[in-house]
Amino acid sequence: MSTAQEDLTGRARLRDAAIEAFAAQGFDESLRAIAARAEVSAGLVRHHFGSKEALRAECDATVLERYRRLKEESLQAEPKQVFNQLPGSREGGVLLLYILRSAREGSPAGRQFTEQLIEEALVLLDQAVSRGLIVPSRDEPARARFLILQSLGALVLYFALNPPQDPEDFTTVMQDYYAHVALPTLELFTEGLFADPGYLNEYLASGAAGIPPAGPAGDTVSR
Amino acid sequence: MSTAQEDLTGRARLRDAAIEAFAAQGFDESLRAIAARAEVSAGLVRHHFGSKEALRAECDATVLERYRRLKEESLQAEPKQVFNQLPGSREGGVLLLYILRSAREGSPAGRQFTEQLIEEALVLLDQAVSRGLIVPSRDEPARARFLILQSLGALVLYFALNPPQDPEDFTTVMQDYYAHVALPTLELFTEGLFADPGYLNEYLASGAAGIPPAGPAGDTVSR
DNA sequence: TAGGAGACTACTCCGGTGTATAGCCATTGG
DNA sequence: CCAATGGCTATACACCGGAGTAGTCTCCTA
Repeated sequence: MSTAQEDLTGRARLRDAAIEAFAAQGFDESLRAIAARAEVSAGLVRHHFGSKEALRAECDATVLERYRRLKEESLQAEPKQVFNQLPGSREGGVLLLYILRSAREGSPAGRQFTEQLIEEALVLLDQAVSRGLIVPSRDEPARARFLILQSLGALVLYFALNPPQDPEDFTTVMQDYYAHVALPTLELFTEGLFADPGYLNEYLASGAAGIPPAGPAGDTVSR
Repeated sequence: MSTAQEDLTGRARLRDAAIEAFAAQGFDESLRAIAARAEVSAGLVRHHFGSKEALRAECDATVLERYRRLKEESLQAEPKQVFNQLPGSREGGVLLLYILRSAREGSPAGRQFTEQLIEEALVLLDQAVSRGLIVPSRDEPARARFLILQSLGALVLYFALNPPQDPEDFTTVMQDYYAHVALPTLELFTEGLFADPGYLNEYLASGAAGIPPAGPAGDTVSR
């Protein structure tokens, strides 16, 4: 990772400090606090970035790009596995926290990230279906969207309700999370929930299924 | 609802205005903005509540209590159905928004609300299992926790990513949400996802299932 | 009818925030 | 050697937030 060499230019140090501060403390962290974390003066933010908003934008882009890189490095790309090993390194943990916070705030970065996850999930699901590992759906894109919304949402909520007291040990929270959801997830995915297909058949018979929800199909989460 | 009579005492008007303001604009809404919404002076907040924090606490309690009342009024108490009809009235919509925001922030109110939902879900699931409607789980409390975390988390995330442009039409967003998730939910619940039980069996054989996650069992979401 | 309590407002105060300006200092290129 | 560019700091500014103070008005009561 890039923090290996410790003496970066002030601009890079500010950017990295901002990412860490945003991840640990939220996006309301003050410029002065960020500058202090980077051990530079507050005015330098303006000098290099012009405004806090611009700094935030650069952080967003950097995080997204680093996440992409980390994901490609670990070649097995199933989202859950990525998330699972993401917080293994310190950088990965910061990235994860930053991303979850972005999603939680509904920022453009969060939206973009979610969209990306959904696309990847759709590809993976299609592959798994064609290999016979996963049962087909009547609406594959809707299922991909749904599954990401559920799993990402659960993670976001879990982190909101159980914030790591020490902003460093996201790893612990992450492990707790998986320890909690592993069994129910596997049960639900292999055995379902309903004992009989009545509800689904009712819904299908009602005709609501034929109507694609609304809006131009394919965007992140409707709207 | 209590806003039926329009001339309430300043205290009550402030409380209700704060609830609406928090729901629509977030908990960072300023005291002055809240006072303006209630058409009173800002100082009155201090006079009646002492501090913004205390006002917030009273709003939390009021919302929780009103939600409870609304839920009991509509006797069919399955969580999803409650959520579905909650935004039917204006008050219900405000309440829902307030609650989702609380959960998203991880505030005590959000935590309490989530906990409450999990307990209710556990009861309902147990009933449904004993009536043969739902397949049993190897760990019912974990499943209840998991299902609420997933569904509530998805809703929170959906609202974060698709905020209603007009803070009033949560109804539209809500309908969009259900239109999107209805089919995938029913499919997943009746047909599952995995074509064969290999993953689950692997997990069970690994022995991880026997170890209840961690910490004193039964709290909201671990920890 | 006088007194007092409480609802309510206008105004002040203080701290924190993002933004802006002016200048220092080192490195560099002519 | 010297000027100029750019990284960087110190300081100031304008603004807005919650909190605090003093005083007015109104209504109830003794």
